[in-house]
Amino acid sequence: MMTPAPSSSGAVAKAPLRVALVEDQRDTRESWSRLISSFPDFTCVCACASGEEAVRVIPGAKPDVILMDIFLPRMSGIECTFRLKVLLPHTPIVMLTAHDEDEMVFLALESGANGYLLKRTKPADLRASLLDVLSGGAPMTSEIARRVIESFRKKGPRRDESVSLTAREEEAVVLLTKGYSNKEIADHLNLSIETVRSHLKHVYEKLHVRSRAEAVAHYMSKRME
Amino acid sequence: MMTPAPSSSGAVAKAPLRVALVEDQRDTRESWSRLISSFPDFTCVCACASGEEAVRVIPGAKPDVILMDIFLPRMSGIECTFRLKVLLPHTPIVMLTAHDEDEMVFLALESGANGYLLKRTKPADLRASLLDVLSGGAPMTSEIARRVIESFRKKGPRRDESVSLTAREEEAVVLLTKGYSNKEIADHLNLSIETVRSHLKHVYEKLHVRSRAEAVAHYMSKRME
DNA sequence: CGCGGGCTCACCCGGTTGGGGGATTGTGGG
DNA sequence: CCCACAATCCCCCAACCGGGTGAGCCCGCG
Repeated sequence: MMTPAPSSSGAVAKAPLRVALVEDQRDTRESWSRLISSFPDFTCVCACASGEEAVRVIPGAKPDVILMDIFLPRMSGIECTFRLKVLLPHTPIVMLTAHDEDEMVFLALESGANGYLLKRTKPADLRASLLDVLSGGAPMTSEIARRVIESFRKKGPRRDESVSLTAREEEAVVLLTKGYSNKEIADHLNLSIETVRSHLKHVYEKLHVRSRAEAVAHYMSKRME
Repeated sequence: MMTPAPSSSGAVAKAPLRVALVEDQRDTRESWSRLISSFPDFTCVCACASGEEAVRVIPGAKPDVILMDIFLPRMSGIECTFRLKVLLPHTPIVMLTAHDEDEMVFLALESGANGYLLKRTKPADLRASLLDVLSGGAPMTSEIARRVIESFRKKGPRRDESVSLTAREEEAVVLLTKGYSNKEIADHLNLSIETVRSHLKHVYEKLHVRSRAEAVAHYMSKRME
């Protein structure tokens, strides 16, 4: 599992594998760069200090794989990943992060990252992960794999007690999802604000939420599967 | 990566880890059962020939982990996984499959499987995977990891050129779509409430909205088309 | 005919939110 | 070297929101 197949095509040993690095902190950048080049079959062809620089120079460097710090000033690693994926759709990008900060993981994966590692990854593991991603794998920590897998469980919650809203409640929610305030909803439905509030209170109860934003999120995510 | 941490809590060596097996073909079932019990610290406490039997006897066997063949007659491994997850929510289930084709992978993950391995997995890797899943990981083959990761890319094909949120702003919005309050967002991102408010004010400006509900609606509708 | 449920409205209250001001630090571009 | 701007934090204040409680009206169903 995740043990990268020992490079199925044996003819790769010729040229070293070209790695590009994006990391804003100089010390870290240089030490990673040195580490990568210290692997016998790897070379760090490019070490960028910002997302802007990365988008500018990495396409010309034609790396085989890109290591990307997730937290960059201005253009985030997420945004940078997305832009690089447009320019180099077939070049795998592995995200690096200090902590596996929750939401970032999924944003990164959605932006096209092929792997997700912690900065404290041991050199041998880093090398294995680079080989893994180059052979079409998706290196990630156990913890992140678990969370990724867990996100699927939530995605398939059929057998839910399909909540049935009444006509008025549904109308109110639909207007909620348009961002209307209680007063605006009241006007649109020719109701008193208090009536709208009453309907929404019932909606909150039925959907098990406590705010309009949560209700909107809940309702919209159910309307799309 | 996927290399299961060597059992962080050292005190586990006492009792052998209890494995339950669900596999309809007798030869395969018996050989897997023998294989598992041959590991020094594992014992196969239960080998079921069908999903029905599994649902009936596995809860009583109280295994630490369940190995589930995905293709079973009548009740599929998917259905069986779902039912067992109801009865034993905290017992990890690892799916086994001959080929990693089709949608079965995703159905299995949605039904609550914690890992997904090929039957041709080498004994040492199987053992490592069992330890991985027991320590909270999610063992899977490189190929499956790649497909799982890829499924995320398709999920997020947004990008409205016109509006570009900064990294922090984007994080804040993502948490908004989970229905979090300013205070909860602040806690999750380790920021002051005032900072969150500041970020959100900028988001509102950029998205031309005036409330969190409207921002959620705007943001979510952009990422579904 | 009574009873529940949907729809309509009202009031109170404490907490949250949005919009308006700032201030400070650090960064990169010009 | 200066400016712009992201990011962090602070204060004020009016408005809004959510939760609780209650109360009429009308309809269908037993």
